[in-house]
Amino acid sequence: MPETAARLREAAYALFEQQGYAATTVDQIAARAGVGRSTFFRAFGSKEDVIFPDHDALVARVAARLATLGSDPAAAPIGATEAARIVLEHYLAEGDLARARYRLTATVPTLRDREVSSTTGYRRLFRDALRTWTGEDPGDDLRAEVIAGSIVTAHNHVLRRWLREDLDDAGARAALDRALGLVLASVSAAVPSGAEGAGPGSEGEDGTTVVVLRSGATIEQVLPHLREALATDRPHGRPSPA
Amino acid sequence: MPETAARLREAAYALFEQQGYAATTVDQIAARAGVGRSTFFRAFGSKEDVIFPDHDALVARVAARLATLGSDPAAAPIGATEAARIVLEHYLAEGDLARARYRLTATVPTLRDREVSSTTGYRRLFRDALRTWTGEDPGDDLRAEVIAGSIVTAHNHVLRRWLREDLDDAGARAALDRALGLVLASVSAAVPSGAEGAGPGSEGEDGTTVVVLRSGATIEQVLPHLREALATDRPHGRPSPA
DNA sequence: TGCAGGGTGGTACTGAGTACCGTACGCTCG
DNA sequence: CGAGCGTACGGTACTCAGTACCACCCTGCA
Repeated sequence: MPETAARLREAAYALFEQQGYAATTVDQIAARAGVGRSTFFRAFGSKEDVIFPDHDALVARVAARLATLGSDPAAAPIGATEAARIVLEHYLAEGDLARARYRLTATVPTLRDREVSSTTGYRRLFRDALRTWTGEDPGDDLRAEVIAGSIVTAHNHVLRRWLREDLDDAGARAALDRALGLVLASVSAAVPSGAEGAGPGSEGEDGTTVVVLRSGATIEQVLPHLREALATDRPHGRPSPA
Repeated sequence: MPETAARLREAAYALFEQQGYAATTVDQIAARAGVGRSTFFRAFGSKEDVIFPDHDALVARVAARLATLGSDPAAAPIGATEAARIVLEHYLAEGDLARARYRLTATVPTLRDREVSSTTGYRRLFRDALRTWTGEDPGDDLRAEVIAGSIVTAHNHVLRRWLREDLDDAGARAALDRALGLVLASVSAAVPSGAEGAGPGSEGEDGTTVVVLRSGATIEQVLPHLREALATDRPHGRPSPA
């Protein structure tokens, strides 16, 4: 946020692209930014942090969104989708900066590890938020973990395509909706199926969840498709055990 | 493999448990093992590597198993399950050593990151192997990626419970079979359904996607919620509360 | 004028990781 | 048996990230 941190970040990216990450020393970054070495480490805790600056703030925003899920089962998929979109929109807003970072993380193993490990934070976030949805106990919440992982995977899949410029902004938004729809639909087949025996705390008679991923259509446009979907009993129903 | 590497590993674990990871220097490890500092770095490339030694060999074994999948769709789930079991059995064979490592990785962030990033390797392995199963193109293989991630998640879920001694060896094997069955069953629902076009749910020309997650309710029960959802203009545009 | 606090630069230190060199041990070949 | 030879080891010296500490401004305020 301070102007000196911005200069440092700019200098760092320039040098990284020019000489590579490993070949660039903190001294060089500081010198190019016209500040002392101490100032660099005060602004960013480490050489890596200059590449992943506002990550914590983003995590906090996602957590805040997920915290509003409450215990309404129907709200979970919608909330999860919106939470994932927060992350996507963040990268879209970054634009070229995000793509420059991607070029680095795709090359340098250290940075790739750092980025990968950050996704674990999101996985945990979604898992804990979905726990109330799946109604599992902490410590044995496999389904919540799988769903959370799938959401993160779907998001990252779309994000990666955008970073590689396979997708433009609008295409990425559409792809995210579509990907999350696919994931949440396939995964929902497992949630109601009472593999556990008696379901933990009955979920109520109406377990149906309908997710509208992108509104803009009128209800008349949607209704026929919806009616068709509801008509078939268990459209994605339990297939034969593989 | 060499006897000196074993002494180094032993010394390292002893010191880590006693003083903590960060407080232990490579010099101390080498001294305790009765060798020079150079020898340590020759045996293990870094201080972290002494904790994750035969990781590469394990990855190779999993890759070898997955390579035999061929193009038979029925063989994929079986092969994937067996591949996952290879990893579990490896940890089971390690016994206390694996649990000691877990105690470290659970505590030290650096090591946790390292372990997490290693799971990405497995994700890629399974994804590539499953690509032939799902019949997707590289670069847009979302389903293969999701399934691969779910397999890894399921495995790690069971493994973690074993590491925490929630499960004994037999219990872990049974739990892995059960967890993978759950994951593969739910995921297989998505693979055959809707090859590429509409996917589950329905999609209008305007990009609106409606996903019916759990059917069983009548359309009358769903309609009010749906109408409400469609009424709000662009529900994901900007989540209201920060 | 005095003073309190935050941002800054400088110095010194620890420790991981690398490069290099000399050497001792074990081997084979003459 | 000794001469060569490759390999593993120990030691030294260096770079660089990261930490701790201190001295210095500059600004605002009493």
